[in-house]
Amino acid sequence: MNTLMGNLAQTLDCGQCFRWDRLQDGTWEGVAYGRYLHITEENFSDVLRDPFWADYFDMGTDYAGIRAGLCEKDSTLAEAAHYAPEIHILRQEPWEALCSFILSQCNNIKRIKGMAARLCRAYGRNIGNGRFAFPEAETLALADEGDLRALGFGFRAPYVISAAKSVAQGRIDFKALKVMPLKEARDVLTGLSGVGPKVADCTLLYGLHKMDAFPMDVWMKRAMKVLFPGKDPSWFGPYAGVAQQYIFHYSRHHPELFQCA
DNA sequence: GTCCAGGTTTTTA
DNA sequence: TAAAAACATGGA
Repeated sequence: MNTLMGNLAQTLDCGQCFRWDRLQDGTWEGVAYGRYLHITEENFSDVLRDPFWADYFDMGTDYAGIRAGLCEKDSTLAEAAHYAPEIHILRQEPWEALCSFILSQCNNIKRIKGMAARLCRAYGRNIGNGRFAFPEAETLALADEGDLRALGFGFRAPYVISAAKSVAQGRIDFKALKVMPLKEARDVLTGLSGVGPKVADCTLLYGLHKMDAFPMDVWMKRAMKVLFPGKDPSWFGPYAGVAQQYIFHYSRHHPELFQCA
């Protein structure tokens, strides 16, 4: 489907975000930075003329160039990139990315989206028409663990509150993390309870747009073993994060590749 | 009922 | 150090 909406779907449906939904008519709606957006084939080009959304959808980055560079490295990587070539890495809110991926552990994407929706409804600012912003860290720092467990968060509840407190109190400073080298920033984030290397790398890639971050979840571990034996994330270079997203999306849609893994 | 889901922490050997 | 087990919940 080589349409604007088809291209957009690759970005919104590749597992990097949890606050966007495809409606029955194929249009998309979601909330970011407290702004609601409904995207249709008709309004899409206008949306991208809005500097705010153009930045959110990362329209200023040369993905064609990045993709070409990655495709030259390896034919398997080229095949993965070809499966969803129009994927962009969204510029999500750092706290939303950190919090969402804390929720993602030992969980599936559908349920993560439901949990994020309940969190926003319970603690986020009402932006009208039954829609809610992602809650501020300052708000969740004051939340009750039992209340979060009542939302179905399970063992993740204390992790969310603990991380929220660290952000609210400035012990985690996203502006500082943004300009740190990857490894250093990862070490800071993994100091949080409930944040290991995978959640840290998701935060760095999706929330702080560090393109060299390479989140290693179960799918990526399988993919590395089967599709890229002997290689490690640094082999993919400064845009490893984009490669990761191609491979993750491709792998999830080709589970038969890993039946013997 | 059993298994698994974009992990991490705690316990055990 | 490294491998299990525990951590909660809901859907298949």
